[in-house]
Parts: sequence; C-alpha cells; structure tokens
Amino acid sequence: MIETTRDNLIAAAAKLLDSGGPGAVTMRAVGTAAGVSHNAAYKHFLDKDDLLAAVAGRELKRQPPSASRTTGAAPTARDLMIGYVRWASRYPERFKLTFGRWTRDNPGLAQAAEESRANLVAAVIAGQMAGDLPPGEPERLTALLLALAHGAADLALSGHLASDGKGKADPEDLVADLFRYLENSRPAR
Amino acid sequence: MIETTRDNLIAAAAKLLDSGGPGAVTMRAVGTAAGVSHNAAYKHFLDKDDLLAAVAGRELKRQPPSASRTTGAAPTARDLMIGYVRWASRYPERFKLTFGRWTRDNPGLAQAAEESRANLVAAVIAGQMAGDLPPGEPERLTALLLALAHGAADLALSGHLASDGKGKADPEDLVADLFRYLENSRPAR
DNA sequence: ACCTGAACACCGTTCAAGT
DNA sequence: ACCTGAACACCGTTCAAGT
Repeated sequence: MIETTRDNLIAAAAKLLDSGGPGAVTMRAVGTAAGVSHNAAYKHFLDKDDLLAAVAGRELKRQPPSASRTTGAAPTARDLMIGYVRWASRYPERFKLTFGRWTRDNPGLAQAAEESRANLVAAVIAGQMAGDLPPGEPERLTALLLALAHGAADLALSGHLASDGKGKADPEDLVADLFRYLENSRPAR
Repeated sequence: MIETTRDNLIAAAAKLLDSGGPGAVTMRAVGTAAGVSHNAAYKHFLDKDDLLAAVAGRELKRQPPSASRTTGAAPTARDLMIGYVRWASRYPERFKLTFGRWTRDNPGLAQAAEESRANLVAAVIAGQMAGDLPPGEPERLTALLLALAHGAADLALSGHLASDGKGKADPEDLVADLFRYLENSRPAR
C-alpha cells in the first residue's frame, strides 16, 4: 500500500487533531507535517471541512475491528458498546469530530456511518435471538444503545458525568447498567 | 433589572451563536451587535472562551424552568428529560456549547451545572419513592438518564440517529423507551 | 472603570505560475 | 495532475490613549 500525499495529509490532520483539537488543525500545519506547502491540500480536498470529514471517515472505518479480539467470534452488542466508549475515551478529539457534525452533507461519510451502524444492528438482532436482549424493532433498540453509549462518552469528556461522590459512574459502568436493566426487562421464562 | 453592557454582550453572543454556530461569534460582531467597539468585551471577559462560558452559564440557569408548566407540581424525572431533549432540538448551538466542553475549568459554570444536575437527582429520588423507577444509587441512575437523553439529542443533531426507515426513533421516543424498560425492570409486586 | 482606534500575528482561501 | 509563493480578507488579542 503506497503512501500518497492525500494519505499523508489525512494522517497529519489526525495527529494534529489529537494533540490540540480542531483549532490545531491548520492548513499550514497540516501541509508542513505532510511535507508539502500550506495550500497543497486544496488539490485533494475542497476545504478544511472536507479534510476533517476525510479524517472522520477514516476513523469510522477503523473503529469496529478493535473489538474483534475474542478468538474470532462475532462481537456482541455489549462488546461493540464497550469498544465505542473506550475508543471515545482514548481518542476524544476523533470521537467529537466523527460524531459531532455532518454525515448528512458529506457523501462518503454518511455511507461509512451507515455501515458502522449496520454492524451494531446485526449484533442486536443476534442478541435478541439469543434471548440476551428484549424483543422489538432492532433498529429502535440499536438507537437506544447507541444513544446511551454516545451520551455517556460525551458527558464524561466534558466533565458533566463525574459527581466524584459515592455514585460515581464512568461510561463503561453505565453501559453495563443499561444491559442489566434490559436483561431484567425480559418476560420471565 | 438594568441592562448592563455585560448583559448586552452575552445576549448578542447568544444570538450570534444561534444564527451561525461558534464560528459566527466573533468579538467584532458581538461588539457591534451590543453597540460597543470590537474589543470592549475584553473589559468584561478574559477572552472569547470566557464570553462563551458566560453564555453557557446563562443557558444552564434558564433551561429547567421550562418544564414547570404543569400546575406548579414538581416536574418528574421524565418531564425533565423530555424538556432536555426538546431544548436541545430547539437551540442546538446552545446545547452543543453548554455540554460540549469545560465545566471543569470555568468557575461559575461548574456550579451552575451541578445545580441543574441536583434538580434531576431529586426528581429521580422522588420517582424511586413513588415506585416509578427501580431502586439503587440515585446518582448513578441519574447519570444513566442524563447519558441517554444527551446522547439521543446529540446524535439526532448530527444526523446519526435517523435511519429514516421503519425503526425511526427521535430523542423523545428513546427517552420513553428507556423509562418503559426501567418500569418493567422493577421486581414484580 | 469603561471604552476606542491602531496594530500584530495568524488563518482560510484564491490566484497566477511553474513542472 | 500536482505543487508553490504571493496576496487578500478576516479574526483574536494587545496596547497606548482617551473620558
């Protein structure tokens, strides 16, 4: 796999994003880090937003595989949600960028997001068939899981979750809580 | 209540934020809208971030009362959550600003956020005593409710929630779903 | 104490060339 | 097709004054 200038620009932008947020991703710094001039990026991307969208798209394709470490078995919905909040915690800026805007306007991004979500829907259906999750429209249950994981991760990053008291809860705890409530909500067998 | 220049600056910043996001809140535009020069704001706020924090703080104090329209009765946790997602939908930029950063660094903001959260904790405790919510550490259950409402609102705004298909779910639906699961999760009476 | 005008460094973007 | 250097408009912030 050859390293094109385009790839270098995206990688440089991702690194700058990690180190200082979107404000640190300047076209000049990206160009310098990629070894080109400060406006070479305009030959590969429409503008700065388009470059950031490419970073988000790359991230969207990378995120899922991280959870597939358990002997090749298909990850459960719970695995995927835990992976989601851990990824958000480890790469907060990529997380905020990827789920913070667009998807509706950008062409390739919407498709990448849809594929990622389809993976989760499949895991939810498998969980329902195994009796680990309550019945009902899978898309809707998927939205519930995603919303909780996303909200927990986002609030934790902005400091609105930690009460630092006895009821302290991190995102992984909240994901576990939700699955426990969902299990207890099944009709008694 | 007299209108100070400081109040005018905050109000102008909030209006600009609504119309075009944080990028539209320039010190020059804020000054012009408030009838002062482009750097008068520096006599009232440390910098642009400090001004935006003041906007977030004002919003944090305003948000709760919107749910207290039901004959003066204390709002339930469900009322507060529905109010939260509706507020996010109506003022997306204020929502993203208020829960998108800091709280940890800014002095007054952390306190305002803590007060807002305390209201919800009280409503959760009341719900538990009434048997509408499952038992357990109230702070932890509060975090679960907040995480779901926040995530649903945020994903809806960025377009990651709408599958536009049969399983379409808006934030209010997801809040209702969660409360239903929590009710069904109670030990059978 | 509060406000103003000029100035500085920086950034996104465009343009006319170069290979 | 891809890249470069110069240039433009704009923004956050600072500073020396003014009242």
